[in-house]
Amino acid sequence: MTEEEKTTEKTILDAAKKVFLAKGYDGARMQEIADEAKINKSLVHYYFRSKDKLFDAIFKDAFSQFIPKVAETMASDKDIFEKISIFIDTYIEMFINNPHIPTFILHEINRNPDRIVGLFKETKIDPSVFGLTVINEINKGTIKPINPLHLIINMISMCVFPFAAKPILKGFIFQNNENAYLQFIAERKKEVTEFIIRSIKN
Amino acid sequence: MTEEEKTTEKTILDAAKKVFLAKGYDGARMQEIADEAKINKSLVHYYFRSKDKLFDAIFKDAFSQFIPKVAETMASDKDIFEKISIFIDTYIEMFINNPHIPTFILHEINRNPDRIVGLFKETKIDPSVFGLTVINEINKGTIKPINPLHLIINMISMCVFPFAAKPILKGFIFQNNENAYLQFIAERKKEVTEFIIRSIKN
DNA sequence: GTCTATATTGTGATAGAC
DNA sequence: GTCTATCACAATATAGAC
Repeated sequence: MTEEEKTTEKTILDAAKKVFLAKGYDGARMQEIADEAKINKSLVHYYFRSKDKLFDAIFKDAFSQFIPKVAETMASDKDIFEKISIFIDTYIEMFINNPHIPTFILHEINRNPDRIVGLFKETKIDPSVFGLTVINEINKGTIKPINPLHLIINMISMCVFPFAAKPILKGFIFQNNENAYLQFIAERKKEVTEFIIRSIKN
Repeated sequence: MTEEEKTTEKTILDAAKKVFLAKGYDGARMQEIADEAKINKSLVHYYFRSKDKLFDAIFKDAFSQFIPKVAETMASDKDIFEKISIFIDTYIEMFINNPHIPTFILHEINRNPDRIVGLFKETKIDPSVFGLTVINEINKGTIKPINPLHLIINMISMCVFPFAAKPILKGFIFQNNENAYLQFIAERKKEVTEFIIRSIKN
């Protein structure tokens, strides 16, 4: 596959990603995906058989991005505060580049919670890695005693929510000024990191 | 209207709320709402004309709950830390009783961001109330300097996210144990409040 | 592989009897 | 106000020519 010529399959996947992430499964239309890919609607079925199968491909890809890969960061020899800073930065930066992922995943995972079971096996995430690192730091006395699960959920919450609630922030607070909203998001890398570290540092 | 006999209109509204909040506008079916209300499908149209109008009624009601009423709490003569504690408690408690509101609002507001404009006038929320209270406390020296907007977004993030991400938490972390999840949520009232206060207290 | 035409079913909405 | 029957159209999916 040359760089200049995308395969039809990839063209469809890109179009489907755009439509599904913006509208969700129920709101997406096969016709709109075909239009977006500038191909015939039948071709979408030819390549993926059904809306369900096409959606599955998109969902799995998006979900893997939503669940943060803490393992690599946590395994490094940097100190805990730098690890947290890197985690927040990379997570927020990823959402800046994929702003629809939060709402998409949160909605679809609620629409069909059973899907989670199947994703267990595929995502090679070990939830205990972060917890053990935190407990280790507590024992060393670098950070205050805290439940690691609440800590990681706090971190993810503060990264994800401003993207999921973008229309409210942009409309209510920033009078529909996109740049003001983006500025606010950019600030959060530093703000959230400092907010967390102030809370846990000994 | 007696207590024992709900009007048909209210019966429909209750059924519509249940279905819309669980499935969203695109996923909801007029037939399912009628079934849920145990009435004929035509009656739903008779009372509300269209799916859109029925949805609007449900959405406005849910949205007003999602936007926290900070004004009353902030205007009281309690100290800032108690105000924050009350805010977190009431917000989380409200979501315990209405667990579908976060995903519902976040999804629908992204599906149709223009709606926000119309809601501006109806919600009598003054975003500056909280900000002024925070700045006042900073000047008094009770809390550290912090951007009030980032602070309130942090607070709301940590309240909302665990509900929006319930299937992930329940499935990934708590092996589908509903009680373990609810226990975790209950803990958060205290955990989140302490997490915030540790970060800002002087 | 790609197109046109069409089958099939689902869904919001209305007409009209009672 | 409440029901049955039905319309009109939208949407997924497939058949079959090229």
